[in-house]
Amino acid sequence: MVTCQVYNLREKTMFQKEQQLIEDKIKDFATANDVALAELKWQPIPFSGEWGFATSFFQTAANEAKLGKGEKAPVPQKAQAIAEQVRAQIGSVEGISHIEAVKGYLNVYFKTSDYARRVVDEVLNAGTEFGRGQKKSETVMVEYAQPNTLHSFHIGHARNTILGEALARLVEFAGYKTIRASYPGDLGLGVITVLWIYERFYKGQEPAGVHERGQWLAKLYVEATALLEKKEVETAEETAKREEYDAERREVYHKWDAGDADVRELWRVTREWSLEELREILKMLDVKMDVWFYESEVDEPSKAIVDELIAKDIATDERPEGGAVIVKIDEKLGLTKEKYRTNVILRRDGTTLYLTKDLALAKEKFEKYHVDRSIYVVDVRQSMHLQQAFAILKLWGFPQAEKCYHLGYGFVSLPEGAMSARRGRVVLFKDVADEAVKRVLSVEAEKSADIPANEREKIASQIGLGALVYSMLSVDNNKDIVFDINEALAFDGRTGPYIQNAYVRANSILKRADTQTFKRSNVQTFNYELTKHEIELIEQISRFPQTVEQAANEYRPMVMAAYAYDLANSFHSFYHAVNVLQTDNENTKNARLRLVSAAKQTIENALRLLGIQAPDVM
RNA sequence: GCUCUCGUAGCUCAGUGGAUUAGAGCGCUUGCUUGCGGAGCAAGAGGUCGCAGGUUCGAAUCCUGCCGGGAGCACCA
Repeated sequence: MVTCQVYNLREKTMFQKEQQLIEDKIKDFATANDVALAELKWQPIPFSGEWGFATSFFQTAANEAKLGKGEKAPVPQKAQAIAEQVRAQIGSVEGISHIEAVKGYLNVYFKTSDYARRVVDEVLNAGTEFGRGQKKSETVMVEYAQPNTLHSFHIGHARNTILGEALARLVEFAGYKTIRASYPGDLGLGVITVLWIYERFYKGQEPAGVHERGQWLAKLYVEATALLEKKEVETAEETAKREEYDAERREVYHKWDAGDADVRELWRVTREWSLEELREILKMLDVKMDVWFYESEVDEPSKAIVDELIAKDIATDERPEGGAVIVKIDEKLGLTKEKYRTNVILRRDGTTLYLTKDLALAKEKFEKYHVDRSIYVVDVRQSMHLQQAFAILKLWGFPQAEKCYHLGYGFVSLPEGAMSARRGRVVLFKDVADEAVKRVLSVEAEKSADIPANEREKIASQIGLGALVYSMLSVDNNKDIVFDINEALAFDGRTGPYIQNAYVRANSILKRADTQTFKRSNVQTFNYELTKHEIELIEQISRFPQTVEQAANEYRPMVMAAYAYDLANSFHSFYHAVNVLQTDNENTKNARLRLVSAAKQTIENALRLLGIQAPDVM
């Protein structure tokens, strides 16, 4: 496998020996001079225009000061003095170009040409695998895309799905076995409400297109809510009508519950209409689910769990007193301060709740899919609910409960307030995606006359969705988003298209170059004075593997989104300052072409992890 | 009442103990076309990092309190 050849550029291999050697020399120095040396932490050198590793002596100087040793001087000065002494002690080291003591830091510099060549070679050898983490033993499940059926997919669902998919890609690329799971809500009063109005007023009137039909169902829901909701002022006649409708709806619910064949069939068919639309949208976002869980499929199993929890004295059955089945979570955990509180796991009428079903779902994840770590990408407002679920799983005895993690993200609202499916106050993802394509096409009409008409639509979709996806991923998880279509579909500055454009430019250079020459060129490259733009670009490229690791470990796609921009930014600057194809020296030109190729590859890998396509032209 | 979360430039956001002047985008100002794609590049203006204490050699970053915004807290999902 390719993965085992990939290593972290920063931390390991090539310069590990040198680092160890210098570390030993520092320790020898400390012992010989009786210096209270603090732990050595190495980091890359910032602002230098060269590469290497550095460590500071602030903590050591502080230790010395506390012991009252040496001259009385501010810590930074003492640190600088120690750094200078250490530097004098070390002398020269094989493979290291020079060592400096600056502002309390010891800076150890690599030979520029060696380092540059190594980074570029590594990227070109690994290709699409560049940055992949070492294979891990844990299996991770990421659960996202949990819209309710018979509603339509809006931009809030889009944030959830985009975030979940990026996270899944990151975790997978970091080396974990990753399972993607969707959990549509296909049960409950909302679903029944649509069944009722469909049968009552609209049977057989559904439009043909997949999206049209999905959106039509959402409109029925709005209309039904208006018919069924008590108004502030209503006549006796209106009240009677409303109560009649509500009785009919209850009847539909009863029939569904009792397993009435007609109602079940209607439920099955309409549910499928919604799922068809969902699958279309996931396809647009290039999401391939591994597992589909449905609320309706965990409903029955969850009832058995209630009995088990009562038997184990985790749950309290208050039904004999006319109550529900509850779990006094804090009490059972022995907590004195209220934290998880008490919640209901079975209604007094014996029907299950959201929490009950999540318990059954978790059991399924653990036992059937052998999940070690379970990530729930769910709106932050459900934080309490999920903490309760995890706490009950722990009481129940699942060790995996410790590795359940709620990735709560801020909700998406509109300038006029929260979205509401009931009132139809939503911005549909499909509408935004269509608008995105429209806007890109109009830009292309003036800027990209050379692109054939039959390719434009596809590229427009890649760029339009790239803009939307990037706008969702470039803010951190916990931030709320007030959706503004002009911001979401901006093409200038810190946006998806900006990054895609860097990729297109790199591609354009490579297309024009005689690609055979640079691929055949020998490894004696970068033996010339690199410009600061080349140095900065190589620096950014080299950071990709550690960025993958950080973004995956912290469950933060934003980290990768920020990186992708910084990388593209470095490339744009390089592109402007260095004309690759007009480079006179053949060797330098080949080196630069290899660098362009490495940059293109790294941008491609970064965009891929974000779920954004990289078009060859735009 | 309890819990969570946020408060950094006009706006939207990064940075969450250690290095040059706290960064970026948008907006504003100014440059860049006989040069690999201008969806770009270069530069300028713009900041008491909510307030007050504390810990530390060192705090936007950690702790405490306060102020201000948002969210959640028993039979919805």
